[in-house]
Amino acid sequence: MEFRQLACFVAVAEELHFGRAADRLCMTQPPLSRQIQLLEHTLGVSLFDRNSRHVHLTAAGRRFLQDARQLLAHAERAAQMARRTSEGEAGSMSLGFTAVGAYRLMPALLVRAREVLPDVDIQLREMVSAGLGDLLIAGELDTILTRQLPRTPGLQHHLIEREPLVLALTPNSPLAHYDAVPLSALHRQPFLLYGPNESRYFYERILGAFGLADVTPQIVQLAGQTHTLLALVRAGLGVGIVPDSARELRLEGVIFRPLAQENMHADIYLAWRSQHDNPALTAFLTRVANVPQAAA
Amino acid sequence: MEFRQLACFVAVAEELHFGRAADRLCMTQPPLSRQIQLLEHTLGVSLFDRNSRHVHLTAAGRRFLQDARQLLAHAERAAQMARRTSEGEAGSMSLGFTAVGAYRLMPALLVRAREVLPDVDIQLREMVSAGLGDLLIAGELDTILTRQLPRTPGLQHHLIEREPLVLALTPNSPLAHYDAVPLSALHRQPFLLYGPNESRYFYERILGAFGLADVTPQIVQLAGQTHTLLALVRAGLGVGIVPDSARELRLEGVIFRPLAQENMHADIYLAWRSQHDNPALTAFLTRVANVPQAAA
DNA sequence: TTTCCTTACGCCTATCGTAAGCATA
DNA sequence: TATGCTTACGATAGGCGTAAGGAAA
Repeated sequence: MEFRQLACFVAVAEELHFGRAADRLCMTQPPLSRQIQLLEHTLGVSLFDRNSRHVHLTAAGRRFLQDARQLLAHAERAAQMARRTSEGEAGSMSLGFTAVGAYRLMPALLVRAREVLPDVDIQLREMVSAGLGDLLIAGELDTILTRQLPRTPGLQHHLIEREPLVLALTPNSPLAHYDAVPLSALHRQPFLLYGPNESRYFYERILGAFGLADVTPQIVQLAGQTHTLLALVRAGLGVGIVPDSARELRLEGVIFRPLAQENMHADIYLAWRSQHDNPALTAFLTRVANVPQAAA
Repeated sequence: MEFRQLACFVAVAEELHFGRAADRLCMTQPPLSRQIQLLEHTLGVSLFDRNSRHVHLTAAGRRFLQDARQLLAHAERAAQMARRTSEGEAGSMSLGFTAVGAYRLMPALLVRAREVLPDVDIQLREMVSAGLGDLLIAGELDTILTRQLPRTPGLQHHLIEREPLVLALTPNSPLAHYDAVPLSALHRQPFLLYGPNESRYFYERILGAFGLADVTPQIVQLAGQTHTLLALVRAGLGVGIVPDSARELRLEGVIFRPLAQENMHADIYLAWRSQHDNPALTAFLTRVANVPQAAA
């Protein structure tokens, strides 16, 4: 069975006239008759009752007409879908992110992807920072949103958001009177810090800033994740430095103040394998994440 | 795009090795490579990333593999369905019947058809006797269950059921004492008869029998359909002669007695056009209705 | 006699297989 | 150096078009 024969069959079935069908197919009647005969032979079935005066479909022909049309349409769709997939217009990709990235950045990317690449299916996967890098390197994720870039060759990254670090505190804290809090105001104050295992980036970033400023807060507790840390702030154990997106948690009893210090910010990167082979990812990088030169 | 190319593509995609795929397809590597290239060219897309060492699918190739498999499977199913349709194993047919035929015969036929021809869809249509014949002749019904054969050339029929005629009466009727009621017992008795328009067959059949037996009942009312007639019997207006299948109506307050008369029966025929072109009908006639020689 | 599907026949394109080319580990 | 995909080339098979055949109104 050949697609050509299906097209011939559909034309004859619609015209119910070999001559007109041949015209439509831009060929002469004899080879058209022959194609129909060949198709009937391979099927082992008569598709038309015909003589030199009348042509009409048999029951098998009526049934096969439906399938022939579907097959031709499906073939056309399949070809188009292959083309669109190769251009990244359709397909699927996976995006890993951490809890923090989830609040503002990931939803924004997703909304934009839906708009720009509606036929690209994005599988989301949330997990802790360390796991993200491993899955990316192993090829189980196409791209990740992370603060902590894996130190592995073969990865590319793009700074996608730089958000300020802010001080989280309770409304009745004396520090609440500052418009912008200087780090020095935290010297020997009860302070809540991210843990070095679960959130190494913030741990190092914040301790580094204190070191440069020669300020030593009184670290009363380590917390793995932002929502844990804010809960402890609200409980009155101390203040903490968190990324601005922590506001999205909308935790009552916790307020935020900018830091007076310059360069107090947290970065979020989009990272992917240089040698990925997913056109949907390329399209996502260039057209959704606005990465320049996101070639594989 | 050709089915051959789809088969080649699926083989290579499954083996990820041109040599083994060629073996599976019973051909040599070079023409297989060429077919894949042709397919890629018509699609305008690379389906494999390959060099002399490794072969693996591109994103477009993975996507197209699904479609290729579906297309091949659909083509196979379509061919098989065409064959089965031509043999009457699959397809559809329409069956017309009257209210009377509905109680016992039609359900029995339908149950048997489900068993013997599960993939034949039977469209049921219930209407009055006269309309059935017209629709059959017009080709809008494939076959009908009828007592009254249309007197039209080009139809074939088969006696499918011969049911006895029985007397319908109330339990307190004096005639209830008979095991089998002789027609003579109905002489000058109040009698309910089918109407000549709606039920000509019974009208003529019953009056004919009375004529032969030289019995003249007192006809108190004409009734078009069996359930109407039985309702009048229950109301005490008289007795009536109905086909045995009227028992299926299970009307309380009405009982039935056989008639002593020989040859008191009503026939039901299956009728169809001699020159129909529906293999499903042929299969139904021969394998469900047990019609001998039911050729078109 | 006309219409129109089918058969017959020659030409041409396309596929296959064999043989050689060439890149990679 | 061996494996394995690709290119080159000649033989064959299949499709198309022209021309003739044949059945139905």
